[in-house]
Parts: sequence; C-alpha cells; structure tokens
Amino acid sequence: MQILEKTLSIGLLSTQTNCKIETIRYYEKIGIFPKPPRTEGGHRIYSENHLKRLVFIRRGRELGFSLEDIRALLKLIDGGGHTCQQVEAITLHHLGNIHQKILDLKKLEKILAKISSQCGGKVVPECPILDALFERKKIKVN
Amino acid sequence: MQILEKTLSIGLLSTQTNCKIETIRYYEKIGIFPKPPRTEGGHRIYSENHLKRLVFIRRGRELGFSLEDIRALLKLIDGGGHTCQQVEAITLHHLGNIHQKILDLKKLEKILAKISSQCGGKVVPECPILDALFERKKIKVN
DNA sequence: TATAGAACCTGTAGTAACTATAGGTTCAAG
DNA sequence: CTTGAACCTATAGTTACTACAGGTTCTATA
Repeated sequence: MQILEKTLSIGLLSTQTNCKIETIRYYEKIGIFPKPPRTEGGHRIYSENHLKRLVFIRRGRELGFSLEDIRALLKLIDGGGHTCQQVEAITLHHLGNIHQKILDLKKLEKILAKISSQCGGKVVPECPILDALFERKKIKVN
Repeated sequence: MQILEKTLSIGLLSTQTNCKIETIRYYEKIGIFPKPPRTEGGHRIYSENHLKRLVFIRRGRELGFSLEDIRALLKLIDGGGHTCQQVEAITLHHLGNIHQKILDLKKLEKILAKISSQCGGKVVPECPILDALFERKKIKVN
C-alpha cells in the first residue's frame, strides 16, 4: 500500500491561497517560506505542509502582522516548546499598535473635517484648507 | 535703500521645519520642492518662500496627504486660478480614505482581541491564536 | 510522437517616502 | 591659516510586494 501525498505546482498553490506567484517566490527568497523540492526541469513542487504554512502567513498578513511578526510566530511554532503566552505577547503588542493607529487617524479625521467644513467654494485664492496647510502650528481639535 | 532678504542654509531650513536635510534634498530631487540658488562652492541657499513651501509640504504630510496629493495642491496654488472646491475635493477624497482605514483597523482590532481573549496561557502547543491563523476562513465578528 | 502554448524559471527594476552611509568639499570661527 | 562643523553627491537600504523581460519546461491535443 503506497502513500501518495498530494502535491501542488506553484500556480495551484497560488490560487488556493490567494497569494500571487511572485509573492510566493518572494517569501521563499527572504526565507520565511521553505524552499520546496523541484522537478527535473526545475519547477517547484509543494506539499500540503507548504500549503498550511502559506495559509498561516497570508492570514497573519490579513490581520496586519508584519512579516517579522510572522517570522517570530513561525519560529515559536517550529521550536515546538512555545507558550501560548509568548504568542499572546506578540499579538497584544500588535493590538497596541493598531489601537494607536486608530487614535491617530481619528484625530486626523477630525482636523481635516473641521478645516474642510469651513470651505465656502470661492473661486479666488481664499481657502481655509490651504491656509491651514500654510500654518506652522497645529490646529486645535476642541 | 537696499532690500536684504533673509536667507537660510539647508541646516537652518531643516531645523526650522523639522524636516531632515536628506528629506529636503529628496523633495528637490523628485521635483516637489524647487531647486534653490547655490553659493560659489555649491551650497544651497534658501529664501523665506522656500521655507513657506516646505512648511506646507510637511504640514500636508502630517495630515496624511500623499506627496502626490500635495503636488496636486501646489500645482493648484501655483496655477493661481484654483477654486476652493478643487482643494476641497482632494481633501474630501483623502478624508474618505482615512475613514475607510479606521473602519478596517477597528475590525482588525475586534478580531485580534477576540482570539487573544481565548488565550489560556498553556505551555503546550494549544493556542487559539495560532489555531486562528491556521484557519483558512475568516473569523466572524458578531 | 510532434508541437503549440500554457505555465514555469531567473533576475532585475519599480512602488512610497524617506533614511543612512561613504567619501569627498566648503565654510566660518579662532 | 587651520580645524572641524556643515555641506556636497551618489548609492543602497527600508517594507512588502508587483511587474516586467527573456528564456525554459510541461502537458494536452492532433
């Protein structure tokens, strides 16, 4: 009884993971994705394990983790003896970043909305937005 | 009666605008900031007008405008016959982008917070965060 | 089995908005 | 006149890909 493992060409892996072929090769080049075996002619042959790992990477990217974050997570996984707390730490750090970014953007939104609302639509060079941009000091938001 | 205009070295311009020297030279290279006259030895000499324009660019960047947005705004200004509405259009477009980004990040925050909250701190490879990352389908957020 | 063309290969350059470095020149103060 | 701070150019690095160009291999059909 022979065990036949399912294999995938790079094109198939690409469509299954929604990850462009160039990106897969890029991941391989920067060492976040393992080099697969090749056919005689040099085409890459992937296994189910490769697929799983690429899904992990793409999912992490979707969730806004940097490739370095993901590299760290994969290292934990590969190491084997990882704690859930170690993983949580990376995640919480990332969450903090996201939260800060949201705050910054909200502030920005307020400022822009404020100066934009003063816009009268004049034809002459009298524009509160431009004035605000020429101002060196920051605009106060309440 | 002689008119003496105030001039600035690149270092002074840099400190006054909080913009690194390299960045100033970069802006010049990509054509968003005008080439200034030089001393005999080749050092750049800036005027008050340069200062004003650089403040404008930096302020725009602080507000999250892309350099291309800023280029467009400057073109309007330089053209002279710009409408406040044209300026508003660019701003509103930018505001839309910001708003979308906030929504995306909030969604992300929710997902991450959710999977992270399930974390028990186990030592063994049983971690809801990693499980979530290995999942191909998206996590539902209420 | 021959062949056409789809799929793959490598290597390089481009994207945004800077930052950093190397190796050299000019300026200003003492 | 000398010293060293400030300046100069040109190039490469950053993040996470994407997009070529120019060539080779695989596979399906006649």
